[in-house]
Amino acid sequence: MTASRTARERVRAELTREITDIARRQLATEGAGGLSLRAVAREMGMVSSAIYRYFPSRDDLLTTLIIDGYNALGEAVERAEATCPRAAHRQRWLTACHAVRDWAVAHPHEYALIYGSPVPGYQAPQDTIAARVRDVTVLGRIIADAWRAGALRTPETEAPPELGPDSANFRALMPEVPDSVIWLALTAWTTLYGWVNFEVFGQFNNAIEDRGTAFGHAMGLMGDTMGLAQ
Amino acid sequence: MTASRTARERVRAELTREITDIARRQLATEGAGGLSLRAVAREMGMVSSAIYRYFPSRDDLLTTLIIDGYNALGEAVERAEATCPRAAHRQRWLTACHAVRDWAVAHPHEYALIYGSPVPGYQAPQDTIAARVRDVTVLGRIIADAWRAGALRTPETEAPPELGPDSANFRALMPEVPDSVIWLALTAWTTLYGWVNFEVFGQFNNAIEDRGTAFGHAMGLMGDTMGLAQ
DNA sequence: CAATCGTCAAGAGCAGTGCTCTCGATTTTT
DNA sequence: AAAAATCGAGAGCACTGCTCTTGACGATTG
Repeated sequence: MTASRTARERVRAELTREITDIARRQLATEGAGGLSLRAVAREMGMVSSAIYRYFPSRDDLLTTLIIDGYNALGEAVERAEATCPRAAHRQRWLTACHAVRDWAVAHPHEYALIYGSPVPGYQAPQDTIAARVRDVTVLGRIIADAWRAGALRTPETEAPPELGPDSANFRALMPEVPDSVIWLALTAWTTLYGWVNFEVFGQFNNAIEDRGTAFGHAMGLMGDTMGLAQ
Repeated sequence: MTASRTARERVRAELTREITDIARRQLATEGAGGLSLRAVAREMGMVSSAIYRYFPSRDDLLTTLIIDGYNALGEAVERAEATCPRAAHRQRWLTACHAVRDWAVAHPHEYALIYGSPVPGYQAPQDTIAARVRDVTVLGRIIADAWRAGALRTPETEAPPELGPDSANFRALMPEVPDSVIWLALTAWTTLYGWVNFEVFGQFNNAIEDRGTAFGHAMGLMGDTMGLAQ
C-alpha cells in the first residue's frame, strides 16, 4: 500500500521531501532565523507561493525540521548505546553522553533548534513531544538498569519532600529508582546538556581546546558522583 | 568634565539611552529576532533612518544590549554573593547560583541573548569579553577561597594530563587550585547554566513544577560533589 | 469517452524588514 | 560671520512571510 498511490500523491511526497531537505541544508548554513521559504523555492526553481501548497506556514516547516531533529538525535543515541553490553552501565552512560555530544557538534544548528533558545514567536506544537523524549528515555533506562543491578550509590543528601510530585513525573523513565537518585540523575542529565550547550554555542571558545577529552572527563565525574560502577 | 559638553552631545547621549531602553523593552516582549529598528524608531517618533545616526546597524544595537546583559547578570551575582560571610563558602556558592537563576528567570530574553543559541549571522565582537566574565569570576573566587580554606575535597578521579593546557586557562580564575578540582568546578558550573538553560528555554515545562526547590537541591548536590563544607 | 472537480504553479500584491543615499536645517567650530 | 560637522526626514532598494486570483493540468466520475 505504500508503493503506489496516484502519481500526484507520489510527486507530492517527493516534493515535500525535497523541500525539507533543502530547508535542512539552509538551516545548517544560515541557522533557524535565516531559513527562508523564498530561498527554498528559488533553489527548487519554484515560485515562493507554491511552497504553501506543501507547508501552510514557515513555522510548520520549522516544526517538521524540529521533529526530524529530535528523531535524528534520539536515534543516534539509541544506536550508540545499543552497542554496549547491557551490564556495562558506566560504559553505556559514557557512550550515550558522547553520542549526544557528537550529534550536536555535527549538527549545531539542528541542535540549537531543539535544545537552544526557542525561536521567537514560535511555539512548539504538541506533535513534537513524542519524538523529543527519545534521548532522555535512553538515559533514563541506563539509570534504571544500573539501579536495579546495584551499580548506583544512594546520595547522602535526601531529596526535599516537596519535590515528591515532581519526582513522580520521572518515575516512568526510571521505575523503582528512589527520589534521591532521580534528582541526582537529573542533575547529571543537566550537566550533559549544559556542557553540550556551552560547546555548541561557543562558550568554550578560547577557553577549552581539547573538548572531547574534557567532555569525557566531565561525564566521568558525573558518573563518579552517581557512583556508577563499571 | 562629565556634566556639560555641548548641548548636542548631551541630547545625543540621551537619545542613545532612550533607544537602548526601548530596544530592551522590545527585546523583553518580542525576543532577539523580533527586535526591529523601525519599531524602535516608530516608538520614538523618529524616522527609521535616523536611528542609524546612533547605531550603525542592528547588530551594533544588539551588541550594546548583550554587553548590558552581561553586566546586569554579573552585577546581580556580585551583589548577591557579597552579602554572604566570606567564610561561608557553601552559602556563597548557593547564593551565587540562585542569583544567576533569579536573574535569568526575570529576564529570559536577555538571558537567551547571552547564554542561548547565538543569533544567526551575528558574531559577538571582542568588546563583550570584558563584561562576559563577571559572573564566572564570582564563581571562580568562591571555589578558590574554599580551596584555600580547605573547604573542598579532592576528587578521586585525576584530570587527564592532556587537559593541562586547558586547565591553565582557568588558573587565573582559580589560582592555586589543582587541576582535578578545576575540572570538577567547571562541571558544577556547567550544571548551573545547564539547569538555567533548561528552565528558561522551557525544557522543564510539564515536568518540574517546584523549580526553585529543585534547583536549590541540584546545586546542593553539586556542592556535595565538590565536598563544599558549610 | 467526456465533463467535472480538485490540485497545482505562477504571478501580482500587501505589509513589513535592514539599510543607503540625498537633501535641507541646525548646531558647533573656526 | 563663515565654514564645518551633525542631524532628521524622506525616498528608495532588496528582501521577507503570506494572501488571493488566474489559468492549466491531472484524476475521477457520469
